[in-house]
Amino acid sequence: MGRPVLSDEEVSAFRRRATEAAADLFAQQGYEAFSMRALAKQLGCSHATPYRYFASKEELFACVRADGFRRFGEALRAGTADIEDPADRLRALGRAYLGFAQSAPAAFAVIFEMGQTTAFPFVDEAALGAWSVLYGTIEDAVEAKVLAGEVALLAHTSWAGVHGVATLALAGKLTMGIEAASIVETMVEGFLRAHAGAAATAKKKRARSAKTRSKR
Amino acid sequence: MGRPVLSDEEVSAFRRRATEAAADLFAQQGYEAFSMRALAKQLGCSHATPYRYFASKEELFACVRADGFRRFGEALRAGTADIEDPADRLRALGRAYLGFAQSAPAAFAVIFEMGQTTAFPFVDEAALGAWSVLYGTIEDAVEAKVLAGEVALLAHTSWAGVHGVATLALAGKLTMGIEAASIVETMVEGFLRAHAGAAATAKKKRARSAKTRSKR
DNA sequence: ACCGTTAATTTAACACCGTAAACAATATCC
DNA sequence: GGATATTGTTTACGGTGTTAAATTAACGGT
Repeated sequence: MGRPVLSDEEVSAFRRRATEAAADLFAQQGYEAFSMRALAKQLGCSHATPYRYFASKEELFACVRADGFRRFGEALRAGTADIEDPADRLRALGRAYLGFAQSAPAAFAVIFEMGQTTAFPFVDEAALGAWSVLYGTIEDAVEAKVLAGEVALLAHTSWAGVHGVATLALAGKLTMGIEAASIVETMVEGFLRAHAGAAATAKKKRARSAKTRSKR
Repeated sequence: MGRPVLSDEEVSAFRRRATEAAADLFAQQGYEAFSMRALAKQLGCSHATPYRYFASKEELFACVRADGFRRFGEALRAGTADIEDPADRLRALGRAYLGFAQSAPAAFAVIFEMGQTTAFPFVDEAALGAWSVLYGTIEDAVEAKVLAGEVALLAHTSWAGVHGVATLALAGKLTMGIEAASIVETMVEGFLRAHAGAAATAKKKRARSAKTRSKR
């Protein structure tokens, strides 16, 4: 009895539409300018309607972040698809990471906005999806002896490195005409060299001896 | 004739008092909760008074950031004072950088909040003061042949690296019980190894041959 | 001592915000 | 058709940043 309850599809459809519109508003007007009421206007509904679908602005925000993490993860996966050499995969991953931050700066900023504790598990879950790409790559590299060391530590280290470049670049803190891409390259190459495994050093030795041979 | 205009000292005194109070409020309540009116209450004046000394909340915010950068720079300088070995200085710098981020997370977050273009030159100027500490250290290291490479690129790379650790740690994104300090250590040591200069490799060789000697 | 003038501050007001509660509309079941 | 439950809108409240008007405070000249 009574008006029919919205189906799950209808609910999630609204939520999807709202999160996308919110993401757009974030991208255009920034975090400060964004408002629940502006979102309602964009959606063509009353300013109280979204509260039927989201508990608060914070929850909506969490959905936007989760969505961003999913897209981020996809971008990382897409950027490293069909690259089997672990070292090359890591290089591609660095480029994809920075590429996402630069081509979708608003999404990146929203995702990694610091200071606010999530309190929404599904955000962390979505973040894990992106994080696993890098972790898997490092894991493979260690297994293939391209890298040597503790996987978790190496993964965090490389992650933090490229993440730092992205955040500084987005914050406009890069000076002296240094390009973010150059930093990432320097960083990844340095990382590979510093933590090179047996396979990598062997490869290097082979290359060197070949060079020496050709010289003589 | 008429009431005397406030002296520069009086003006800057108010501004200083206001920025400090604002920083405190930021630290306690976070960016979202902070309000111009709360600041006025804290200062014991009407909520419109600050507008005689700051054009907008944004300008006040910029002052807080500039102040934070100055304190940040001081912390970096203090953390690396009287350390003459370039490699050790770099290690200490990494610790100081992370230490500041962890002991004053609000200040760090406010300082490096991304997304908002500064538009206030004095903020960038203050940032330069902090940045120059790291740049100088890298410069010295290259000059002492502890590191080899282009100074600007190396400086940006190491900066971005440790910065990434700090931001991820503050965002609570570190998983698997990995400590931020361990990442910084791994990162700095890797950096030193990857871009080691002639002096460093010579030192290493000496150490190795000494080891070999003692074994026999 | 009073006044005019000028600057500093407070008060009042505006437009906007997030959110909750009261309300109207609508579609189902008996 | 009437009762009812769920949707969306309207209304309302306390808060925000900011501006304009009103008020207060401090001086020089008379």
